[in-house]
Amino acid sequence: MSKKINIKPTEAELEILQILWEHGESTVRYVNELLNKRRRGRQKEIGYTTTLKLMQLMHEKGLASRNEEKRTHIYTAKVRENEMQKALLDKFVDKTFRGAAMKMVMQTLGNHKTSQKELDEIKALIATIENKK
Amino acid sequence: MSKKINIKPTEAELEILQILWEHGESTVRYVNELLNKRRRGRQKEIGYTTTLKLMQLMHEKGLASRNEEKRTHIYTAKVRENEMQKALLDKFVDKTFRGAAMKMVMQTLGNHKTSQKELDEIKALIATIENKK
DNA sequence: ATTTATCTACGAAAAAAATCGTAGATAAAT
DNA sequence: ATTTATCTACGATTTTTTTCGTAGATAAAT
Repeated sequence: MSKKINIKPTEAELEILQILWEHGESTVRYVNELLNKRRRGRQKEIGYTTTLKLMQLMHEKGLASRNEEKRTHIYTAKVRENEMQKALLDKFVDKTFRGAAMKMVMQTLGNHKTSQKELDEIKALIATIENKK
Repeated sequence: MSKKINIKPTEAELEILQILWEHGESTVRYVNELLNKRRRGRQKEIGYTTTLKLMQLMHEKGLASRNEEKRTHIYTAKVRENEMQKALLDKFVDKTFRGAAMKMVMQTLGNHKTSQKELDEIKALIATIENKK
């Protein structure tokens, strides 16, 4: 069984985790650039040392590990994306939908444009669930 | 069309909104009691004036309205639950699933025990969506 | 060989959010 | 009529999160 996640990232940390998940091993500079590319225009630029500090904190908290062999450290996400998503999802359903997970599912299906392929996948999943009864 | 929500509640405010949505008009005292009942044991008690302050802020922000006729003010949620849920859901999908709404749906279906009735509802919804193509 | 750029570490400031204490007013209880 | 309880307003403190500046070390560029 995959281990439960007990450390919850802050918003800023989660944004960095996303980058680490998407791009794998990354330096602070690289992460900082992506962060700023992402919020281009919308918000003020994030300073380099700000990102550095955040990633150092993530390292301390166990959200990320880092390779310190070279002078420029290389960071990696230490928690798996799926597990973190699951953990955050549970909390979110609780906080926002008072636990009504299916209400949330329905909302999502209603609000987003869903391709036929995705719909098929969901139908397949439902079929699987129904068979297990 | 229902109006977009531009005010985002903090965590604490969202918890209060939930109570207002669930119980309708409420006094500060009542909300405070429910908050503490909810976190019974898990966390330290919330003082009355803390809840008061939060609700006053929510009033200022436009998240709640209040009736000041009597000495004991009566608060009401000023935003609709559905709209707030939709707004928060969008943000959450972005932040946590990098926009992959369907991945989230699948996760949810996989993780939660879903009754046959709920499954049927989802199937019906999917059918509706498919027909619109 | 110097200068310039780039790192990390770290403290500390700034901003955001949550908590509480106190004062003064009104209502309820005795 | 007094005392006791309860309410709001509001400033201030505490906690959490985010941001940044500076110092010292190493690497790169000139």
